[in-house]
Amino acid sequence: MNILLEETKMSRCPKGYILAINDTMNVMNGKWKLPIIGVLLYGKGRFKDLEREIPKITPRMLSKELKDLEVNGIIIRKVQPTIPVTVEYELSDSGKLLRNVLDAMIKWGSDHRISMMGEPVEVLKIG
Amino acid sequence: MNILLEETKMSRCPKGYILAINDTMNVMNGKWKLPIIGVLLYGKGRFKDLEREIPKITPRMLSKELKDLEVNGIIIRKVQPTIPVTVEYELSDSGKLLRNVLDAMIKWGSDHRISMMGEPVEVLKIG
DNA sequence: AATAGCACTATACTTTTGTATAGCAATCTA
DNA sequence: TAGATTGCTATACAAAAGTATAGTGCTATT
Repeated sequence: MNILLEETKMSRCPKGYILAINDTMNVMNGKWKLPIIGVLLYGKGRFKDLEREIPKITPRMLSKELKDLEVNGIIIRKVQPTIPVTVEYELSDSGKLLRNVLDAMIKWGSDHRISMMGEPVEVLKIG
Repeated sequence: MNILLEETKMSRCPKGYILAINDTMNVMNGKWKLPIIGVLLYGKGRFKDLEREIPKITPRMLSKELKDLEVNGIIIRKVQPTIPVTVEYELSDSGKLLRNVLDAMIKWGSDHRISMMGEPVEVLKIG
């Protein structure tokens, strides 16, 4: 699902912006990427940890999405030379900065909810 | 493609946050929503305008996505009593505020691109 | 009268994305 | 020695998302 923003004739909009938005969207899209990033925002975790913390994800999807996130520089895969080997996944610096995007989404989503329902959503803070 | 963040056991993360992120993601997801919002950020437009400004979109998809965006309070559909009737689409106040989310994405996407430079570029599948 | 623009809708189809289920090789625990 | 745990991969399938192509009812222009 690649976004074709770059093909719209928004000549007034810098191309780099469209590129950047597409990059960001692609990093977060799919059903499982945000749950994975969300868990890793609270600290590194192993394959089975993630499998346990993300209900209903299958190993196939977890494996696939982790690979994707790694290739895109969002997470780092560290094989520990324990016996047996253990594999730790953690967010890269870029990955951690995704929190800024999530914060903007939290803000917009909450405001939008208020503007649609007149009902304020609980306002608490992440760690 | 509903995001199952709410089902992860991130007890430390306020439920309202997850709700808000899901709302935001759902508003932007799909191949054509951002192109449509992007065009409308530059001013209101009619059906055929959008069709022309967003290359390759089919009337079916445009119609479907416009309905979706309207239902979700992102755009407003105004039927003008001209002869024949003309239909204008424009962003709601909430819709306009999506720019804040896009700005965060532009920032992150640009920074990420910079931080990835020098790495083997099988990186992002776009661009 | 023919043609064209507008704002869509209908039907059938293909592609992409996600699920279900099973299994592997290595190691540790009882 | 049997069973469990870890970190995955393989195959087949279903569901969701998007595409292709055509057509509708209206009006305005030539």
